[in-house]
Amino acid sequence: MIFSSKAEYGVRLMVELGRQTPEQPTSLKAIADAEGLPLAYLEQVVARLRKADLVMSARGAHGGYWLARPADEITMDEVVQALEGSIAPMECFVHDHTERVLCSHEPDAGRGCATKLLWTRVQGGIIKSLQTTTLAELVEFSRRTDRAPVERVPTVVA
Amino acid sequence: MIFSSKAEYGVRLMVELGRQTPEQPTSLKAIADAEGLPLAYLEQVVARLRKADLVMSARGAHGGYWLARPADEITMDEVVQALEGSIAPMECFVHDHTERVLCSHEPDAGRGCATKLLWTRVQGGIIKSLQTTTLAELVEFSRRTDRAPVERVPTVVA
DNA sequence: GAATTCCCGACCCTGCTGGTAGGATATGAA
DNA sequence: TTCATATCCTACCAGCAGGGTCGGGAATTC
Repeated sequence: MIFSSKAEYGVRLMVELGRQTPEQPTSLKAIADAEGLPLAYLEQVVARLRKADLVMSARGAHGGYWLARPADEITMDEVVQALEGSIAPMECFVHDHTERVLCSHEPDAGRGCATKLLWTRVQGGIIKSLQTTTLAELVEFSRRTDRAPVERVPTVVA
Repeated sequence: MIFSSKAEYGVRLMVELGRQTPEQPTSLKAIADAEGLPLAYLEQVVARLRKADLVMSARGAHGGYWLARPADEITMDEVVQALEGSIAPMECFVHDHTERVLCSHEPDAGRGCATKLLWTRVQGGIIKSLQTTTLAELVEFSRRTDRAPVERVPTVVA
């Protein structure tokens, strides 16, 4: 049970954008360099954020991305939702029809199996923790830990 | 972001065991038939539960499995933990050394990156929701919905 | 028109998930 | 003592999604 790297990279991208002044756009390349992430892959990630209207973009020279809204009006459940496609602890939560994991022994109706009760609670726990965290909090946190004396070494781990 | 099928199958297995009287063991085959799951695969699943001392077993004819403790003393975080290995929303949470997803630009110390703050909260949300659910609850839920024809659709929405 | 940058689709590879196969060991019943 | 029932254990495998690359097209600015 693990979020994909799209979530990690996407959140970092959003934090990075949150640190910039919204007036001038930030290029993906700058972010890729700062975070040590592959540019081509970031393009795919940011596309999801754009489609979800979380960021806006401008093409051409001096183009780039910026937040579509102030960071304190962006809750992280929107972000993660956009990046992951859905926030579901189990396969049968994302699409009721394309159930591949057997959803208990009642396949006919939408009657809840015992496990569904559990996964629903888990889903609730995840969503709540995401909803109560704003991008602005993460940006603020990022700013605080940034000026600590350890030097920035963008290490690329295999 | 999804739990593996081991979690689903394992939880169902536990619920099934919880419905039995603990006196006589239940064979895997009976559970596999009742739930429509592959026996050989269930063996792998139940092995994890056994190693975590959540179930006990007896070999030979009329052997099988039973809960190591009363269902109301088993919280679901133990179960899921045993099945999934760890309850972590991000790769770098499970093993600090085997980071494959870049854990931000501070690899040296355990300083929290901005994303780590987020994933820590999410992890907390997941664990809390699992801790506050006991196996007995699921068993009870299972018993209730079992004898109801097709009436109740328990929508416990997030 | 050249540099920059977003945009888009196709492709590729590796590892893991989900599952199978086959046997060894223990136990009770006939 | 032999058979049927089970748990136990290890190895193996196929599909596929995750993570990433590549190449090119379309805006925009200088």
